[in-house]
Amino acid sequence: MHPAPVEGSLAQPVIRRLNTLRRLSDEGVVSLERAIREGMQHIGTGEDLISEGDTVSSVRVILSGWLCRYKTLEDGRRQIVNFILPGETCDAYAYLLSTLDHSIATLTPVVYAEVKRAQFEALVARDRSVAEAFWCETLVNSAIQREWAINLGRRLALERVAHLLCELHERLRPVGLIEGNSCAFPVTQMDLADATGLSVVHLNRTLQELRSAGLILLRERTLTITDLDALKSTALFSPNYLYLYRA
Amino acid sequence: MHPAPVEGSLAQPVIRRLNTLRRLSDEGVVSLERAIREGMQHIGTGEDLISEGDTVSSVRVILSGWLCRYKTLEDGRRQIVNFILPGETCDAYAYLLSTLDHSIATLTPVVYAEVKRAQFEALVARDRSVAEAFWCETLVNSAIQREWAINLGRRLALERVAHLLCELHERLRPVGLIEGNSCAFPVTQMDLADATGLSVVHLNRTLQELRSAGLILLRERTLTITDLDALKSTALFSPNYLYLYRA
DNA sequence: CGGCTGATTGATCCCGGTCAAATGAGGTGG
DNA sequence: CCACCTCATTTGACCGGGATCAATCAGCCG
Repeated sequence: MHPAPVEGSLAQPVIRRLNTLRRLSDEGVVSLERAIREGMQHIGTGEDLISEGDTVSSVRVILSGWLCRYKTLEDGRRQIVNFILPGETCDAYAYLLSTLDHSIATLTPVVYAEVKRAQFEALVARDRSVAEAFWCETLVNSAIQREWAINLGRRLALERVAHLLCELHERLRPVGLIEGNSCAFPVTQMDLADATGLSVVHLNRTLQELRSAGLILLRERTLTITDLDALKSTALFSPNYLYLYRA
Repeated sequence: MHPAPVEGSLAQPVIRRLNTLRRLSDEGVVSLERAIREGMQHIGTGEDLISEGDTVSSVRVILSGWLCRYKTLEDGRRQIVNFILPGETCDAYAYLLSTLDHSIATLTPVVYAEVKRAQFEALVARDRSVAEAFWCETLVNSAIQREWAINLGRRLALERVAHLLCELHERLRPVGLIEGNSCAFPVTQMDLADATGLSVVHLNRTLQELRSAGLILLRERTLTITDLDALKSTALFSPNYLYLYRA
């Protein structure tokens, strides 16, 4: 499931992700790889990497594993507001606001690199392409967040779930986590329900509808999209907000 | 309604807004004021300031008037994903992604300052406090976007509308647009419906419920919050995500 | 084998959508 | 000044998507 890659390749998803957003300079790649190598950390499933209100004093980039950003209401209702996938950055520049307004939890065991604020600032001061790549990461995150607002506000359950699956598929592809049209999908139906604003029961029925329409296969933590075009069109999916196809 | 302030004070909302997020240096304020004075523009009601897909080559800060960010689905469903209020910045650093993934429309006549990319980059290169203030603006925008996801995904209609009103109230206060507990509120019920993911009909009924519960008055484009505490508690509102109360 | 978590199914209910029409408030031109 | 148009708000009647409640079932682990 999660074979341990050789040390040198661990930074790959991050480099690929940032390179998709902004072409990195060679020196930038080198210093990034060093920072990642020096900051490696592990954390298990179902733990908070950061909790709402915590002070942010470092930047974390995800090398492997899945996480989610979420907030809970006083009465327990939970909304997942985004997923965080390998190669993505949790909180670039978030220290500028001192504290975090939401929590980040792991959905799987996670390997990440923690870069202390001072070290991160030195990194981005030294290489403009790295600084801009991280800013693009932040800006794209905003764009994704906006798209989620549409998803939650204006799409029906079927469209909503289809849209989420399309988005995750697209986000996993540039970091090489799609094989054929399948990918590891370590998300419970409860998580999917909290991400789409649906109840678990209705989410389950919606998945069955997607399955019986021949659009997806989903079992044993593996998602296969059997008809991507059809899935995209039932989702009213348009990938431009992910900014994955730049010159 | 919109008295023309003397020239010198027009930049005030922007300065106050940015100062709330990050203490600006005196020199920063001066150069910011000059850039604003030189880039003044006007635009009427109901127009797109920028449309989805447009190339972004400047930064716009809003001096007066209201706007909204929105996206539409192919079949016409529209979701407003955020409002933009006086003092706020439309698209700081957005040129890093080249194009915009959503549209921004005016809800009133708007006075804004357009700062060309090169000029903006010079501005933020010269003064770190200005650069960071604009980054904070961007990060807070993300935080607001996340809170909207919760609003749309997990709050009931009554809570949802109450929450939006609380948020707008809090955002208008630091720029001095709340008098007593009232403010200009130039938003149609259709706009509110599109912002809360409700139908116009149900939004109307929800407003009536808030009115008859004695929480708000809303007529002739003026909103008065008659019981702010009650409104906040029916909304399950907690303002930390707005980052308005920093040391 | 019992206990736990996650997936699934069935039955029922209700929040909020849809449809349709009426009312009201400007705005405009004759 | 009034007829007329348009756009926003409001109301009523009905419907349906998705929530809720309650079991059942399937793995997995100790």
